[in-house]
This record gives sequence, C-alpha cells and structure tokens, in this order.
Amino acid sequence: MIDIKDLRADPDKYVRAAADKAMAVDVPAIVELDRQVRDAQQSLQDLRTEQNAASKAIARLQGLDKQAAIAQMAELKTRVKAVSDTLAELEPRLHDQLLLVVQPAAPEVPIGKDESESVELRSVGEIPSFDFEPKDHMQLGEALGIIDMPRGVKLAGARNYVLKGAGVLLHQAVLRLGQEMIIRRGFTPMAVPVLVREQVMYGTGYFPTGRDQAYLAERDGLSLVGTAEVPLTALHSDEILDEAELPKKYCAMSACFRREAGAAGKDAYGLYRIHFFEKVEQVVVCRNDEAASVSYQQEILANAEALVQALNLPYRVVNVCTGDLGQGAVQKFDIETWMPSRNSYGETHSASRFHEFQARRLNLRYRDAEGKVQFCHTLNNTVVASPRILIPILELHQNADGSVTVPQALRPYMNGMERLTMDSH
RNA sequence: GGAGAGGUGGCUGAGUGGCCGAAAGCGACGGUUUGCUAAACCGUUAUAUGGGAUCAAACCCGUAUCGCGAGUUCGAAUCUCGCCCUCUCCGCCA
Repeated sequence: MIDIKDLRADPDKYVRAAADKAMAVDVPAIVELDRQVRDAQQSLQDLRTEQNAASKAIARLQGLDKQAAIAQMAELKTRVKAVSDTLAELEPRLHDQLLLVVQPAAPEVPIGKDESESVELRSVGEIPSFDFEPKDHMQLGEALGIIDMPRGVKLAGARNYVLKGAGVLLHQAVLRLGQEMIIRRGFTPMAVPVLVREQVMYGTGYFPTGRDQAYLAERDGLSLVGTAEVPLTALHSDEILDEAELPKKYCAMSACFRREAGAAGKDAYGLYRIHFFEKVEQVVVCRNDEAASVSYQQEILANAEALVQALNLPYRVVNVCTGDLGQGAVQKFDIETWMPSRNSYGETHSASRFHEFQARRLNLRYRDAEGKVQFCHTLNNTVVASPRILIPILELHQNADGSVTVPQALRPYMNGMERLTMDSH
C-alpha cells in the first residue's frame, strides 16, 4: 500500500512506477474515485455535525417542544442515510484499487522489461570446467538413490519429488547450516504458522495480485505461505513498537508452497521449480529511514553471500530491473548460483527492501524518539532454500565416478560424511 | 465436536439509551519537594481523519472509533441480529 496523500500530490509518479514495472493500474481513475470518496466524507461529516448538535438540543427539551424537534430530524436522517450508502459503496472500491497501486522502484534500479535487462553487479568464484562428462542433478540424484521424482509425482502430481537417505541429510544439512549462520549473525529464530489468514497475505503484498500462486484452504479462509517472509513480516502487524527495539531481525525455517500457476512448461525439469520446498528466511523490520533500509539490504545480502561462499559455489549478484521487481519492492538484489545443467546462473536468493509498502498494509508501526507514530520499513532475503540449492551442490561437487563431495561446511551436519556414493544411503 | 462465559484506552477494570472518548486504579512521561534515591503531591497520558492557525509545531473546531458488520432510535459502549475471536469445562487427539 502506498500513501494516498502522495498519490494525490504526484499521481504521475505512480503512473510511471506501474509502467516501469509493466503493471496495469489506472491511476487517474483511482484519483477520481478518491475525490468522490472525500467529497462524500465531507458532506457526511457536515450532516453528522448537524445531527449531533440537534440531538444534544433534544436531550434538554421536554414535551411538545421535544416532539416537534424530533419530527424535524426525519429529513436530516434520510440525507445521512443516502450519503453513507454512497460512501459504503465507494470506499471498498477505492480500497481495492489502492491495493493494486505500484510502489515506485528506487532510482538506482535499472529500467527494463524482464530479467535480461537486470544488471550484474559482481560475480564471485570460478565457473568450473570438468575433465569428464558431467551429469545433471537428476542423473546424479537418481544414480545415488537420493532423489525419486516419479514417486513424488505419483503422490502429489507434477513438480513434486521425494528425497531419500543421504539426500535428506544433505537437504537438512544446508538448512541447518543456514539457520546457524543467520542466528550467529544476530537474527532471532522463530517458528511461525505457514497456514495464515488472508489478511496476512494481503498485508505482505502477495494478495490480491499473486492470489493464484497460493494454495488456499478455502473452507477455513487460510492460505499456505510461499515463504516465511509472510508470517515473519506480519508478526508485529497492528502493533506500535518502540524505536528502541528496532531493528527486529528474525529468521525462520519453514515449509514453502507455491502453485507456480502460469509457469506451465517452464523449468519443468528436476528440482528447480517445485510446489513444495523448505527455506530459511531472514526478515528485518527497521525504522522509517531510507539509509537504514539500504544498509540492512546490504547486510542481508552479505549474509546470504556468506552462505553461498561457505558451500563453495560460484555465483553472481544482480541488481534486478524494474520489470522483474514485484509490486511492492523498492529494490531487489538476486543471488544467482551457477548451475551447470542450465549452463547459466539460476536464482537462489532474493533480497528485497519495501520501504513502507508492507508496513502500511500490515499497520506495522513504531513510536519514534519524538513520540510520533511512523510506519516501519521491511526487508527480507533468503538464507537458503532447498532442494533448489542442491542443484549446484550436486552438479558442481560431482566427481568422475558419479560420487559427490560434501562441502566441508555441511559435514558437521551429516555425521562427518565426506562423499555421497552409491551406497551412502 | 458438545456446554458455558466473555471481548471497553499501554494494562486492570467501571459503565444497561443523552451529562461518556469513556470513572477509578496501575504503568509511563513532565513538574514540585529532597544531599541522592524512594515516598508524597500536582499535571499530562489513544488513534485516524476533515477544517482553521502556523515557516513548522504547539494550539483551536469538527467527525469517526468501546472485537467486526448490519439494524432499532432524534440520539447507541449501552438495545436487536449476524459474524469473528478469546477463555473455562467435557470429549477426541499428535
């Protein structure tokens, strides 16, 4: 949600924001609707003032005078009803429209229509070349007996998988490594609901626009989250925090569910784009300050880079262009990790800052040093998401004999296991 | 799932049709007193929004908000209906 006052003051800014992000929002229509709502509010307020004054007078009258005064109120009452009916129709419409308005991207975000126009900031680590014919993660996983795709599909349909034996250990090892690293860096671990109220989905900006990406438990009015960002960011919704307790730094390991509607046929192979996965997520809630947001975004980006480096994986950092930014993000840095089977970098992390966008929708505020209540800023980034991260781990650390070397950093979480081999499960 | 109780300001809690944006207490903040602290005393202490004033605030006037929504009424925290949520007991259960 953006600030309606700002929309009134500078509608063109929001027209441009929508164009840059290639989203359809009829800003002039919203401005006009807002004007109608405000007119109606003003007349309703005037009528109420009149009505309240008259009621107070009536309270002091007696007998015939009182009866006469009450009789005179009938007409006023009709007018109040008419105006409030109009308002009751207009206000929800305005509210629905405001949920669609696009948060402008920061000036340092490249303008572009899709990921091809995002800008690489740096690349870290060497892209290896193999002196044997490398296998992809599915070939490796099936041969090692740690990934079973057909049975995943049997149980739950396309884009589902089963991990087995050492595959499970590897999967859990990256998550545990991620969780420990992020806790060491000052984030408080949380265990949060992954089936949440719709309000929480709207509040974090995933609804209404991304509604068809979510699994719904309609009977109960709940939605499965696609990321722990949702419950973590909404944790303090409808609260007024003290500035002294900011920033809030939280992390959570959670199950993540994504319908991948509209992605039919895209990334259909392997563990890349799947309906269910697990992820350690980091969320920051900070004071309303651009510089603070920018610096926390660097911090959460660095946290994720440290993890990818610990796994010995080559990656690059991308300044995501406007066309690939979500509705609410001000700026987003993706970490893309090298995936030999794709012969390209694939997104494994996504660090976004939102300014007030989510905080306004969530009514997430704090009281500043002067006692003024302000909306917080929110940010989030992946720490690690698995099994997607298993793609580069398996493919980059494979050996000529089909075994896979376990990165040093994961061994403590795998009973010291150094290699995945045919009989390691 | 069955039965019952209840949702009022930062918290506790009073308030069954107008004098109620709401008693009282606690907490917090400011002040007086004091060698310092404590105590005592005095004062302040919700949010949103429209308008006025202002360089901007302070400030002034209005409107809305006592779980949410609808209704009755000239007038609703208070009466009616629907919904949501919480708690207690019983049942079931990881």
